[in-house]
Amino acid sequence: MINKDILQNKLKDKGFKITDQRLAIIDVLLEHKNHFISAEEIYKKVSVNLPKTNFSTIYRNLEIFEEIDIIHKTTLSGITAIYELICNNEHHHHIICKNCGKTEIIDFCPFDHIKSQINKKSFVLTGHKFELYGYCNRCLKK
Amino acid sequence: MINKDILQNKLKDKGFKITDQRLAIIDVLLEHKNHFISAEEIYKKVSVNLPKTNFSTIYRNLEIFEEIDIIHKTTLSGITAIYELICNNEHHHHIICKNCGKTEIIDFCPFDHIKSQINKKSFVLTGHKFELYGYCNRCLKK
DNA sequence: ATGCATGCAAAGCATTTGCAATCAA
DNA sequence: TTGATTGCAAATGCTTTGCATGCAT
Repeated sequence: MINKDILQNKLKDKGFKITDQRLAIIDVLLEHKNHFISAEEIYKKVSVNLPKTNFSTIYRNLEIFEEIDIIHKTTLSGITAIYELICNNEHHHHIICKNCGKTEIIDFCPFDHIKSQINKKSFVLTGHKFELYGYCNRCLKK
Repeated sequence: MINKDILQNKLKDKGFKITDQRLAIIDVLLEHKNHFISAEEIYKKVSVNLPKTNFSTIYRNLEIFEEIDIIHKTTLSGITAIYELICNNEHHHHIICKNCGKTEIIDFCPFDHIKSQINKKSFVLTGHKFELYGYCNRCLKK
């Protein structure tokens, strides 16, 4: 089960320093486990305890966190990039409401089904994205 | 088989006017069937024959084309949005090289496999994205 | 003590918007 | 003719960068 110590060690192991800002960002990510969160939301939450924190610090660290596989970044049309903690053994994909952004988790992974077919092709695979778009019940009622 | 007339009619049917710029964009999209292309690439290609064309015209029309299902827009981290013509009966997904952007088509669609499972959930599905990331042989050799 | 990390301010870049002129129907 | 479409220029908004200061190790 993922926790603060594991993530902190991941940083140390890769030679990054442990700073208040990084710990605060990790806290926010842990709070939002299994949910997408934008850089701005992280910025606001971190700012509650560390008011001087700058947006560039958030972005710089999110970039590092992505590099060392702490988080996964997703970009969608017309929406700010969103991030989520990578939880080992908790691999999953999403259904995303195009109107309100509500997400549900789907544990089916198409990658398992396709892996063998792809290996014939001249690509080394490092990642994949499977996202379903639509509207949730609440948005349909409006 | 998709062609210029079909797309032109699609515009007319939805009440949009046929302009030189729109036809030029359609030409470019047809030339790039089954390949992603960015707004800038479209802009440059359209500008060859219509030098006065403005970037905003490209963006405005790509937005319209997306609305009426002529193209599909894809957004990836750190890369400009990319577009491709929607070819009926030629539904497919991609493998994308994270280094050079080279794409290969995969005709496997995970959606077919998952559809029945999702309907239980409180979502109306309107679209999906399945993308594999990795490196192509040429980029690995470097 | 050393150099990585941060805050700050400014820049960058893709994309969007307001408005007047132009053009398709 | 008339409203949709375009070109132009300026604005927007997210994200990145340079640089001096501060802090973890």
